[in-house]
Amino acid sequence: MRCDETETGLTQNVSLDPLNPDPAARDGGAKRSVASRQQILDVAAKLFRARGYTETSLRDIGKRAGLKAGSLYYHFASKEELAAEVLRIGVKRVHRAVVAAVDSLDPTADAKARLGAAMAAHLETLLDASDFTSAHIRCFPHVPETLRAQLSNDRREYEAVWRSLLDAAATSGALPPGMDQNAARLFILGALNWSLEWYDVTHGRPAQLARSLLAAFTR
Amino acid sequence: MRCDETETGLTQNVSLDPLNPDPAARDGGAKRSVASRQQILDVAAKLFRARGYTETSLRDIGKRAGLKAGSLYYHFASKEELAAEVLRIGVKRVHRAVVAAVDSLDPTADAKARLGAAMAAHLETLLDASDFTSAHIRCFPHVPETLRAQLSNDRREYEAVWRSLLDAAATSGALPPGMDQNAARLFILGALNWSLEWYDVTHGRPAQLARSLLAAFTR
DNA sequence: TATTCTACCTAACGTATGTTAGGTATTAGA
DNA sequence: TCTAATACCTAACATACGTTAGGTAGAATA
Repeated sequence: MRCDETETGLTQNVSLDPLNPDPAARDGGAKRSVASRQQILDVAAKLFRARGYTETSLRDIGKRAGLKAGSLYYHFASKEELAAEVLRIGVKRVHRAVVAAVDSLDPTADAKARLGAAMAAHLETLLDASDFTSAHIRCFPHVPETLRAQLSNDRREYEAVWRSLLDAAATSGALPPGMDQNAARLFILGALNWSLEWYDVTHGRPAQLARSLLAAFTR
Repeated sequence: MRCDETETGLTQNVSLDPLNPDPAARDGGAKRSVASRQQILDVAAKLFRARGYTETSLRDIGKRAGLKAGSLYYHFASKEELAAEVLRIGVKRVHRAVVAAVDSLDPTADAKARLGAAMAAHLETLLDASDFTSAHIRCFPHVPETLRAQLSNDRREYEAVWRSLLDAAATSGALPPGMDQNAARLFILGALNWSLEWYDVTHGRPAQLARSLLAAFTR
């Protein structure tokens, strides 16, 4: 199982145009502004996760990042492009976490174990590890359509991981009777993603919840 | 299983104050404005469902309802109160649909059958029957906190239905091994509610999808 | 017929938003 | 040391929003 792409895209995406005004894309990211840019991304992810896309203003983000709203335009061309970066990082991160979790299993692990590892990694990333991933899950439906279109490739690639996992589970007869892999995938990811609406520490650790969900969708 | 309350609250909520300027609450709703008010609610539910709360302006709602934005204030005190009515209707409607579906079963029906009927009714209401319910599900996390507090009672009452269904399922040993009823309830409703993000007619009818989910969560 | 009420409309207010133009202190390089 | 680029800031612009004050045609009432 593979997930080669880097999160920021800097290494494979060095500017082909020497006049490109994007400071972070010019010299591999050695400039001071990279820290500021990262701070902006972190703050934006946190606020997008907590409040939503439309409910978060650039002034909010700027204030928490120690900048004025207008200064954000030194690092990003628009609110939409800032959100694009946040949401893109979010899907890359959960993608890589899930692939890593599955790949770290014993090579003899069966389809059920692999599915369980994927569930746990997705939930862990969503709830604990990454504001970027939770921001993606929460904000995607509310973001401008042009941005959604931009993200569709990354989302499809992540979706392919789940298609493969559920294909294997179906082939090995591990899914509940009468449940096709499409429905299983949509319901599993729905059950996991919706946890953003209710999860708190009283519900136990994500890994434990994932085990419980695995019990439902495999036999 | 009971669900006594009416959707609009008009019958139990006749104005106690004769000076109350709300035209619909004065004489049981026989005025012409009731149709207009209902039209506003219908349009608002549709737009809240399709775009979200913050992304829907009063001018949008007014335009589609054949009114100017300011005229909405003849019927509702604020955008928040309009949303309150829409979301309140939404939860009442799915509550009643689920209770009706469960009650319409043969009295000898077991816990699994009752749970399946509830799933089907919830999904059918969410996806097909009511823009109010889907508006509630989509908008609740983005609505002002005061409004969320207002709705918490209705939501708890609906939640109680599911608690009862899952308590019966757990008692009869129908849940997957190692899955407590709390997790089951949260995951089931999550899987169902998230379908708003992906459902279209190519996925078959809601009742069929509900059967498939029931297969996962019961044995 | 005169009056009052209903169900709107017009027009504006204040605020918040994303965004931009132009300026500036600090740093890096020649 | 002079120059130029960096990483911001200030101030404003245009637009959109929820909301309100005041007006008005038509229906209902007396």
